Amino acid sequence: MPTLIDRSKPRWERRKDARPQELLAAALDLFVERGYAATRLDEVAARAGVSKGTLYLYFENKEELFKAVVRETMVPPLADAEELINKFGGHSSALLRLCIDGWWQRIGATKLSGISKLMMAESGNFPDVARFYHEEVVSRGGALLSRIIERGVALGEFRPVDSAMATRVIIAPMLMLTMWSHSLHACHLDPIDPDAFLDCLVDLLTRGFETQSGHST
Amino acid sequence: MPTLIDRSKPRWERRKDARPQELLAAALDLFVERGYAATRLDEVAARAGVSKGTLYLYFENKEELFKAVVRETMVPPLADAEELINKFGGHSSALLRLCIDGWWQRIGATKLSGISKLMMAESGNFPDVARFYHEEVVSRGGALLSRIIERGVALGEFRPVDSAMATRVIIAPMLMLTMWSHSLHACHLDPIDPDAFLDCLVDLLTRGFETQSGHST
DNA sequence: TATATTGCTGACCCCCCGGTTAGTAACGCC
DNA sequence: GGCGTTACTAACCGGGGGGTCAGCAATATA
Repeated sequence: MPTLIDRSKPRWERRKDARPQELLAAALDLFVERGYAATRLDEVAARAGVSKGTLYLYFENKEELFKAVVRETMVPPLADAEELINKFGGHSSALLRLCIDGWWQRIGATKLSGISKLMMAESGNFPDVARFYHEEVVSRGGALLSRIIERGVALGEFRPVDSAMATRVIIAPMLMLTMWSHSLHACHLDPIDPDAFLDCLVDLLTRGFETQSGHST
Repeated sequence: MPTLIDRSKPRWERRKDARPQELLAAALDLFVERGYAATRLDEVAARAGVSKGTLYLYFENKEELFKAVVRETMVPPLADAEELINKFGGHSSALLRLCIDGWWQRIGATKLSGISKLMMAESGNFPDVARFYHEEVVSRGGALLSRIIERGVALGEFRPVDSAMATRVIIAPMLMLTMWSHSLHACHLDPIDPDAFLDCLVDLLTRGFETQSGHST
């Protein structure tokens, strides 16, 4: 049977403005699935329905593609949280819960959490990418939490704690939760219930920070 | 300046029985430093002072080399812990502390913790290796902890808890600690004090498990 | 010193993948 | 329909790395 060519539709289309988003979406999927080093640009392009050459029309190289993914997906939630902190009027405990819940809904519970895992796993092998991620995400996220703690202390809602240390204490379980779902789950261990885990965490933090408690560090 | 060849010593030596250990040591270092995929067998051989061809005289391929590293380093501590549990006569809290401290001294505080990190990071890309590691390390380690919990419950020293769940609760912070030291530390965040962290963890667990406590899960 | 054995080397194969480019085909415009 | 512009493709390049092997040189033996 000879191959019949369907000439009713062009073999490909020119869609200059749609390509970047489609490529970024494909790249996010594959980076999360495979990690940074193991992601093949051929495959990213194929999943976006174009050839590898086209990918290079829109992104300089692999590193810039990854940076674009991070800027497009991880940074906006951080910006929103920063704005929230500036405008928020209530108790700092409520603000903390709002931010942690927001992180869970927009990052932790989505494929975006795979980016955190990827960075923890591969930052050592790609120092440039690591530096970018640290500046764009880690330090901003840390600063964000520190500001909440300091706000609480300043308003007399939190005990006076070392905000840098407290920030680490908050972040560790959140990261653990993402590692758990991405790696251990893949290891055939059924995961803990994330919602219960987060509830427990927030309760713990609230009690630990609130002024009336006499508990020390 | 012409290269002078020192004929007083042979260019290389035949050391059939020393090679495997030296290769395993070099492989462990590089797997921990770079991860599984990024470790080059050329480099492993070079660090062991031989050529790549020699490596293949002693190990079938990269995967078998990695398995040998795991068998040589991670499995013996597990076996020792299993023996300890069988012979131990005291309170289950003491046994738990003994095992966690032993893990910290023999794995957590050493480069071996890098193997855990490596598996969490790359198990998704190497299912065969992941299966091996799960059988040889994860499930054995889990069973070990479960046995301690169940022993405590059976002797009336621990409240009756779901040992599978409790096992996960114990392992999570331990893994987090290794991830923290291997990745976040590399990200230029100064690490928490691991000893303080572990003390805190063990205290928490002891109080949480002990019979007299009225606290629920 | 002569010979046999074998641990070891280094050059080689081949595929993979990031990145490049000459050329082609889709589309806007007339 | 014809023409120019340009988004897109397919073939290509070069380096890297897992794995192989013919041959060499270090030792054992005599």
